[in-house]
Amino acid sequence: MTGLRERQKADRNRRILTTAAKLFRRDDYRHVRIEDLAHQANVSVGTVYNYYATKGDILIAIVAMEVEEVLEAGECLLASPPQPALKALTRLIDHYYDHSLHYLNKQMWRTAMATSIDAPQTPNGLKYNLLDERLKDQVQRLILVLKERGDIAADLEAAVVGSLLFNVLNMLFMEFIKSDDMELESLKTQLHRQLEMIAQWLVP
Amino acid sequence: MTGLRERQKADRNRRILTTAAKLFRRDDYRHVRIEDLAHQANVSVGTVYNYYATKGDILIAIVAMEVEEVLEAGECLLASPPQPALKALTRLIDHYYDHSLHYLNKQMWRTAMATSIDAPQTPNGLKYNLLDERLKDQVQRLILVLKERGDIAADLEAAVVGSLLFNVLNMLFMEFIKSDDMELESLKTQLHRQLEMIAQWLVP
DNA sequence: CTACAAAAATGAATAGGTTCAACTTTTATG
DNA sequence: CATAAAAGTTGAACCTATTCATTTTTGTAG
Repeated sequence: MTGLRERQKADRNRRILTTAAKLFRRDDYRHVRIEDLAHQANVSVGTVYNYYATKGDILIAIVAMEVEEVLEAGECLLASPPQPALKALTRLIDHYYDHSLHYLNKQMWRTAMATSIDAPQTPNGLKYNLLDERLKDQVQRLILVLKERGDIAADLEAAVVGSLLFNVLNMLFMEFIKSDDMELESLKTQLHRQLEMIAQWLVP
Repeated sequence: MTGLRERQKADRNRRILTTAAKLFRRDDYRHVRIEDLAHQANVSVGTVYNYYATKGDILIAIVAMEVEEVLEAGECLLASPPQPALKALTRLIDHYYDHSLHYLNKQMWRTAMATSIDAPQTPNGLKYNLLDERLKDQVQRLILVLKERGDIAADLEAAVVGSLLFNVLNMLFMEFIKSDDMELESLKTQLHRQLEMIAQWLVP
């Protein structure tokens, strides 16, 4: 099933994506023109649009790769989370945050978030929202593991607690991304404040 | 200080805003052209841009009016919140939600949120984010009142609890706005689930 | 190898948000 | 009332994302 056509297609897609990742990070996303991107990726403008529905859709595809990585690292932590509960939660979410600016910058995150809100039906918009779901699911599953191990109260619904936690971490991250000045450290301080309070409620 | 110039300016601004509100709500925001808006408001395209930095900025100005109204209603509730704490919180936030689709539709909210994330520096982008702050502040002050009245535990920091609550209500609202299918009732059900859990933690 | 159909690439044309140099109106001044 | 500066308006031109009719490439059957 590796015909010439399929190989070329995969290669073109790869070229578009890596070129976009490079340009979006180096220059301001808004100033990268599809024409330049196409040229540097050795394809035509029309071809870019054969692979991605909109400019924002390209960006979201890049963000999606980043989130996939973070999810994978999260699974490792889930396999044997540290004690106590507060430490486990802090470890997981801190890692989400620390990793967030590895390949992307704040401007890219801003536009990606904006696009996923404004055009949630575009192919990669859907994909992004699915990833969000998977992040929430991961938090919920961590809560479940902690509960089964007795690190948090048995009478709590893991799904509700997890979804609350996810809302908190997501909103904090959005504030961080929105503000040019806010540092990663400040974001984590905010998180820890809220986590400490929540942890007090959670422990048996 | 009510020179002709100032009166004309105020009138032009009003015409732009009311025309935009009408068109954005009637047609899909994305399909409203500045040219048509300008024409219907009896000004030129250039004038629209003398009053608003971008198309999104016009929309945000409209959303801002809506939020102002909700804030005002919130103040009334703050003056004498019902008992118990769960009821007071539910009342406040339910009202936020109920009012949200009064003048706006989901598409308008989507684009407004997207714009406020992507262009937080535009004049009305700043304004919008300030309004968000004021909403958060209102929730925090309600917590404070409830705490002083003994409806919630005295050892809780109102600012942290309030900011957590605000994060939750904001994220739920975003999910609601993003999804075309989700009904207002479903949003409120979700909220109540989370509020009930939080209230259990809060009561002394 | 040739012919044909399907798939994909192409780039010129389109569309609509945004800018800005030229023009009008308002206000302040003598 | 005349005049000039200040403030504001105007719309044609610009820029760039997106579309789509046309051309090219690839896979397949005879």
